[in-house]
Amino acid sequence: MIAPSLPSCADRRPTRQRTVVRAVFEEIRRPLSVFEVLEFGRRVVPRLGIATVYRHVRELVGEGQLIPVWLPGGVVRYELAGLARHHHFQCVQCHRVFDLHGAILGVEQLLPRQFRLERQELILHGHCADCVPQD
Amino acid sequence: MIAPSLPSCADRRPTRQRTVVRAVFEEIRRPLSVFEVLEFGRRVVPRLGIATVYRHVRELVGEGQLIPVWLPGGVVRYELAGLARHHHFQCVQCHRVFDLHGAILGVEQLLPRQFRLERQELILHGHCADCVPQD
DNA sequence: GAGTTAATGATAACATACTCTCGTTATCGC
DNA sequence: GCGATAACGAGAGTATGTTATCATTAACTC
Repeated sequence: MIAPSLPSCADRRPTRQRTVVRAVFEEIRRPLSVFEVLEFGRRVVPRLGIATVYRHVRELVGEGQLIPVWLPGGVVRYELAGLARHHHFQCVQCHRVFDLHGAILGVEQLLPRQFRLERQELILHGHCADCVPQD
Repeated sequence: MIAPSLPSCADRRPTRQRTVVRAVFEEIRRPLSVFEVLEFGRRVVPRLGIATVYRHVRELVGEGQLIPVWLPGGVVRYELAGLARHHHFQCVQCHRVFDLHGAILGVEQLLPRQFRLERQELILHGHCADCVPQD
């Protein structure tokens, strides 16, 4: 028996739902929770179900197209894989999470003797441009 | 009716359990989950119950003696209030969390225009001294 | 187009962390 | 000590986020 020629994307049918879930991340370009994906996705597919969003997000993570982003005290969010190394900002008012680009200094000096650094994660909190109080 | 004179510590009886929960934080000196507190506490009070730990941790947080520490992807931990500003290191192997002392530079530069920074949080991941692979 | 079958989505089930209940135990004031 | 009552702790209950079920819908093959 010869293997079937090029199983296209693991034999998945390219449904509107699957396309929309991926498109939401492409368009919004910040880490999104499953409920945020549902909310944006329903603007295109109004009857989109939460189970379908969970299903596709799980698959996209499994395929390495999405990366989970855990922020303190909140639900898991997801963002497109392959972005340059970056940090995150969470608004204390609207709770949206934004990407921050750039590097910080002095991290190595914090490390106790014998400890080995493998990953660093900086999370800033405050008011985003939409929520910052006006004077 | 005259108010009772000086309700000592909100009329709470100083039981062994309450004493032990606080003492664990004093002794271990790193952020602890409720289960870690239970584990250490049972070395002193073997029949210590999880409900009692939750109860006292909740009260100590309410009194401002403990501060919750949320690290990505994990359970809530708690640490003594009043420590100098610091960051955290989590071991990818034993999952223990340690305090890091010192400051980092360049955080302000990451912030997009109009965003207002109110709190920063740096979490380092890697192997702690006990878990780092030997050559 | 018609039949086949994967995908959907409403809802039930599950997992986990946490809180409540209530009979028992320990501490208090006297 | 002794009675009153706060605290304990085993286990039930709750809340929330995620997965499984299954009848229905939609995409594919021919």
